[in-house]
Amino acid sequence: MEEEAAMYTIGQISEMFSLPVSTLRYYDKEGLFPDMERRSGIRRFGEKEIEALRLIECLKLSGLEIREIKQFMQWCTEGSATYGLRRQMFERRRGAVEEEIRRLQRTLDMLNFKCWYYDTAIADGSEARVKGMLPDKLPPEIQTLYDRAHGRGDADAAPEEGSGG
Amino acid sequence: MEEEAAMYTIGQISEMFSLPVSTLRYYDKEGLFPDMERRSGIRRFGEKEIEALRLIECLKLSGLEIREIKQFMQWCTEGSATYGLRRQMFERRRGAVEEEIRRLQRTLDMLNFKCWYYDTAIADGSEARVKGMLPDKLPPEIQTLYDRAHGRGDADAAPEEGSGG
DNA sequence: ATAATACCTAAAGCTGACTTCAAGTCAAGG
DNA sequence: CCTTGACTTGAAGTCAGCTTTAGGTATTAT
Repeated sequence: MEEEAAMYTIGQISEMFSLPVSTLRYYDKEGLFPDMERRSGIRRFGEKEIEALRLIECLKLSGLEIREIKQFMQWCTEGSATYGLRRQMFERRRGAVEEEIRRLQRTLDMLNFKCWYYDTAIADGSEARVKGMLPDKLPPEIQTLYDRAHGRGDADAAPEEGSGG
Repeated sequence: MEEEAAMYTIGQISEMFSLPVSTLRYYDKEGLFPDMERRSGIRRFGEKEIEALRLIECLKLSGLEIREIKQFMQWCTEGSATYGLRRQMFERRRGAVEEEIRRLQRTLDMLNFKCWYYDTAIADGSEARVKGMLPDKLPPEIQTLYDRAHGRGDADAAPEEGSGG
């Protein structure tokens, strides 16, 4: 007997994913749902498209462009011959996301430093004192944030050109 | 005696930050370097502009738009009256970046799951077996990744609508 | 049958962040 | 003086990722 799979209209999916209907149609037009079912012209979203949308969200966050996501979806229709390509793609995305997280953690160091900076300036009523602590007379914990945010936090830093002038 | 501050041309700064000259001019036009010095029409970048560029990089990464960065740079020219606004801005950015890191970590869960999925599919020569393990018969470690990537990893998850259907 | 509502398409429009272009100015060397 | 190379400007062009518009079709309720 044939399983009757749950199918949804574009409006239902729009609600489900909090995405505008126009965006879903745009994704479809860009080939992100290869051979999606239709009934008298109307799109029918099934489990396959729902999982595709979860993946699209993830791949977009990972920094992939629509046209590359389309490429991936294409590979998915080509069976076992493209397993290697697909894995490679996910590995590269993983690398990119790990890199991005590191960048964001350095960004966070900068932001935490700036929060401390303005807390101090507000307490003093002026930036004068805290400015005077730059670049290397900050409280230890803050100095660490500052150094990391300014690219001096890594162990294997590149040798700098003569700092003595 | 007057300190002679080191000054740089747009070309030197372009090298220093690996940014196209056109981008630096664009930033200037957008007001990201308020009252930058000039000598017979030619921009002179100093310590102030260099620190601004480090901050621009950080704020852009944090998701801020050029016009909001301009706003911040404007506040910086307005003295102690805007300390509060500036701190608030950094606090909000910190929140946004923390949120983004959490999102990226879930993205990483998805990517790690997918890498495992295709490793397995490649080893088997087919997706059949691994597909059969979905959605809740995966190896424990992988199940955790899968659940987190599909929004079922958090402790205080929202109560779902009747899952027994 | 008709009205309301949700669906459809193709094409044009929008936004942000640059980038390129055309035309001109400035500083240093021969 | 004249060239060379780096600087200047304003305006137009580009790109990704949607969003909007205009005109039409399908489904459901009355």
